[in-house]
Amino acid sequence: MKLATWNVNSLGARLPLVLEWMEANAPDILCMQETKLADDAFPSGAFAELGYESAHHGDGRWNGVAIASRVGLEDPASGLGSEEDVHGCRLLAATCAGIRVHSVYVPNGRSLDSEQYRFKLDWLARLRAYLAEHNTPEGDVAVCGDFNVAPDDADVWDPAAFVGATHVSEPERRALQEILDWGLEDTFRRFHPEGGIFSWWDYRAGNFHKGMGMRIDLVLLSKSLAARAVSAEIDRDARKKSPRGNKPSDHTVVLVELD
DNA sequence: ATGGTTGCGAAGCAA
Repeated sequence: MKLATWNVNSLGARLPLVLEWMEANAPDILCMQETKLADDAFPSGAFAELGYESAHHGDGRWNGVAIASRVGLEDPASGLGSEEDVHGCRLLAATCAGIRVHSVYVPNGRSLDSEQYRFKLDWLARLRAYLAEHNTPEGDVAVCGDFNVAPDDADVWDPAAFVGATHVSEPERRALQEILDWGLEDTFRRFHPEGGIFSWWDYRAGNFHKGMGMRIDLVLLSKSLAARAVSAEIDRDARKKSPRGNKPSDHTVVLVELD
């Protein structure tokens, strides 16, 4: 069972690359973020042609989350509640092969003195409360997506360059840790404790080719699922222009394989 | 080096 997450940075712009990647890599479940689509523009037919059921939560230009699954997709539920809807569509859950899968797009935060930063911290706290309300840590729970938080300095190309910036601040990392403490594991970390492997690189200034990235896209698994994990990888190739010439997102794919 | 790029949508914002 292959479970993947990918911030696609506009599914409208990225659909050819996403389909190309799915055909080549055959994930069983793919969580997507930043689709930037309204629900009525979501290309469910294109996923169906590849054998995937899908669900989407989006209202247009910003944000938007989706799940595609070829192992079933039941009981979709979107949003954290009415307050979240004011700030866009950032959470979609569905049950796939008995796993409660969550596709999440955590607010960026912009800067430490921004109102958006406070919103980011609040949103992470509400995500933890949502997980506790709707799930038990003894169940098969996966929380996948763009967390916009690098869990550790080893997940940042140059920690010194991020002093005073978002994604690495102590309150953000604490808010992420509180989600983990509910009963989830950052599975990639277990397989790659050394760090220095990234999931996002700024489009600008050739950062990708210079290795200037961060690991902010995570697959968090409950204990029962973590015990089934046999590998966790980041597909760096999907951050490059594809063999068919499709342009990449600024994020790439995180892929976990379960027994 | 305070730059640089992409997406949306048609100027400027968000990332």
